[in-house]
Amino acid sequence: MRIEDQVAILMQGTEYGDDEIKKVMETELRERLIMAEKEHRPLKVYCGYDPTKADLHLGHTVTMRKLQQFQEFGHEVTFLIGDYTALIGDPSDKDATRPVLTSEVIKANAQTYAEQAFRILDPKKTVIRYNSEWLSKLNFAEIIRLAQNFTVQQFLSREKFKLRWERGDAVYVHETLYAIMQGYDAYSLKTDVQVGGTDQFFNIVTAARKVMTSLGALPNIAICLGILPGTDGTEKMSKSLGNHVPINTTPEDMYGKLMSIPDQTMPIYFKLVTRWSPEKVAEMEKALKDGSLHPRDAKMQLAAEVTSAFYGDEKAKAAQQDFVVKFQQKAIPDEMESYELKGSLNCLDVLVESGMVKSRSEGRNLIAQNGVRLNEKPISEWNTDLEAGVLQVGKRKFLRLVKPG
RNA sequence: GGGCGGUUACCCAAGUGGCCAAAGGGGACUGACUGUAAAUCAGUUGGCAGAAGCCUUCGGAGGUUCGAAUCCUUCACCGCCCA
Repeated sequence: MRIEDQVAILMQGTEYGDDEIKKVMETELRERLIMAEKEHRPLKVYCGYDPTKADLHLGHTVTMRKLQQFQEFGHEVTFLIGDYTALIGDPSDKDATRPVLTSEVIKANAQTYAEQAFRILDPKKTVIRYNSEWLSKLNFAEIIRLAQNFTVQQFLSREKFKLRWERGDAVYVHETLYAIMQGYDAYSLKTDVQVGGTDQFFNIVTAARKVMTSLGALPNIAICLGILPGTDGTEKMSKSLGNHVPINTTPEDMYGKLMSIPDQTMPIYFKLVTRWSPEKVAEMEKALKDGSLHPRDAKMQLAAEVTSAFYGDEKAKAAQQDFVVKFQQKAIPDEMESYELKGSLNCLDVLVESGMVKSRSEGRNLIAQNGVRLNEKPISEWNTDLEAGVLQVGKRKFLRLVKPG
């Protein structure tokens, strides 16, 4: 592929908070690609991952998608597991000090992390490294020499540290070492390009480039990707906020969760989590803007694309079909839990017994609000006797009622 | 070590002796509308009963009082200020 086209694809979804820096990075990337081509070598690209969690969600895959693009262009990708840095915890995205993990937990997490990553990355083309390989070998004098490249002010001007400083919260000395360690990673891997989120800007640009230059290496180029918002469209995707799209789930669930993102959030998803080309993305955005494409249909394309990327076309199609039937045609799903009608339990009893509601009061409220239906007909009295059929509670809870047999 | 302030339901937050199961906001849930989007409107959001009523809850324990989220004692945790 032509270098110019590669640049366009590789820069897609990047954010530097400043157009000037973006231009500089783009230029450097172009030059580095040209240089590599002349030298008949691939670019060395890496992204580091903190093995502090085991369950990945879509947000984690943004950088992997980018690495995969590099792989496609024949570059050499290293999936770096920050087992040594996890001893510190990256302070970048936190305004509080992180807990330190035990090495057993880190190892276990690293394992599942890599497994999930290979749904996107080509395992044959991916090198997995652990940064304890080189970081554990540094001696104190070497660390001091690395630290000499930085001033305390540089760290204090970082927003997260600054905030904590101003509030009088603790900023530990070891936390400043995180960026230096990451810089040493880049140096050790002889990296051409480092991929990360915008929250990694300081670590990649300020720290890594400085460390590399000071050690006589060519500084790496930063590919800083935008942060993926969660299904609420505003907050950064995270499990604790409950706005995440997990990777380990069903195609139907993934498709459905993607359909629930706000319209305005679609463009950033186009750029960060699809395999679409910059042209395709531009086309979609334009069509949405001039109204020639219904937002719902755009979202269906998006959901199908992302689901397909993880589960393949066939399962994505099935998930879409399922979605259309269940939600657009409001049909009753095929599969649901069964509940055996026994004795003289009335509607409210069944709701509570089956666990469809947490308390009798909640059940009463739902019934009063027409939120409980038997075979699509709302039940108006809590003491109604139920017959066999499908009981629907609210929008998406179903229970198949069967006669005792 | 000293002084002051705080701890209320999922979250934020009002309430400073009875009218408090506890304002308001957010979130969540239900219904209408719809594209499982947004916006909007209406309702629900401790439990039991559903008419009234009863029970449990306002950091923990104890006390004062006919009556406490509210007053007192004590313990725990958090914050601010002075050493």
